[in-house]
Amino acid sequence: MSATHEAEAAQDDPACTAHLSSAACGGPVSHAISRVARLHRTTAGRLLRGAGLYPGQELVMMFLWDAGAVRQAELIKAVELDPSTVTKMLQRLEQAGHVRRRPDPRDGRAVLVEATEQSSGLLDDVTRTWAGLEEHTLAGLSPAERAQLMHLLARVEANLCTDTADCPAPPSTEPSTDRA
Amino acid sequence: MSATHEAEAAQDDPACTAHLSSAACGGPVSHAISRVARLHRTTAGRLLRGAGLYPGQELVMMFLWDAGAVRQAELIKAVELDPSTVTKMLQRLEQAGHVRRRPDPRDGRAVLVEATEQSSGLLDDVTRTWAGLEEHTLAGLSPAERAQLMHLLARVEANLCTDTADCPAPPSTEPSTDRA
DNA sequence: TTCGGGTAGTTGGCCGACCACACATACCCT
DNA sequence: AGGGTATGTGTGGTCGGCCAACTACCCGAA
Repeated sequence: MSATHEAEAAQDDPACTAHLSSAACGGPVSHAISRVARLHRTTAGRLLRGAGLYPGQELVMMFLWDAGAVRQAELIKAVELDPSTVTKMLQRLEQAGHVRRRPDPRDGRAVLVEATEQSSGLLDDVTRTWAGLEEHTLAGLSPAERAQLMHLLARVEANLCTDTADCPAPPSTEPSTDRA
Repeated sequence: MSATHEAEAAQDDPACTAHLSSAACGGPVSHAISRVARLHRTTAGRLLRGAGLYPGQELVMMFLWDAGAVRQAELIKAVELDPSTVTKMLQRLEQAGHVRRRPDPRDGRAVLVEATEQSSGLLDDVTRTWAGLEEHTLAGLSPAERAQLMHLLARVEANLCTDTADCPAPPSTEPSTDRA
């Protein structure tokens, strides 16, 4: 890393001039993460919309294209989503004809899921879209910077996976009747 | 291209090691971004829940605490959200007593929004929670690494703000576009 | 064999977020 | 004035995502 920290907080903001004043002062990285995440997701959604997919569904489809017929539990573990989220997403994907579901003959509880042949037509679109999204996201970054970003994100992810026991969780010292 | 299953070690998952097989190969940073974002948001939500706020609302409240009474349009521009999103969020925040709304006397269309006095009790909680979240997110990162991450995120954000005209948007040459 | 605990999925409810659309008001120009 | 455009908000609908609670099923021990 040649560029030493210039200690220049995100103030220039060329395109998206947003400065949440002093609010952003506490937790600038958290702010940046949420903003980048939203931009990234909406961008992906806009690109994927031409293919008939909603943001989030592409991850499921990618896994299914790659893994073939799998139990829903396996898919859930792979995408790390709530079971109910996956259930509803699969219901919509099934109705759209992108996915097929059938009971597992060897386990009365389980459900086997697989991508339909029709859906394989989307594989190319989705793959290209994701490649383009990745490139658009990382435009202007050198390979070293990309690796750096990847590495830092991995560390942050590891951090967020650990329990937040050490975090200051306000135990709602306010007994007043304020429920959202 | 069936499941190669070269590494079946997906059982342990010490921290968060999720590997979406070859699907993640195209766009590893995009994957990391979405995963980090989801983890970050759910963590924030869990921490904020004790304060009676849902994830996303804290940004609105922070801006209002800092800016006082503002027009809704100004708030919308600050948080960079869809107007309808802000409208509904404010309706819920108002019903929860965290926010007050009244028509702008100088503009029949506009609405002035401000945080209630009651809500100022949350200010400390939210501030501390965000500080803790930031620290938990960046735990183990040196100041230089934090600055690096901040800088890279800013560049990515700038990239995502530019139009995606140069992105391969599949115009769905397939007429089988059945929307879900 | 029975019974309890763990696993697999589903449903309902809620919220954030988007889009498309409709509505009211302000503004500007002829 | 009058009409067209721009702006500021609200509605309805759809999705992803979570939590809480529930059902159905498998399995291992008493």
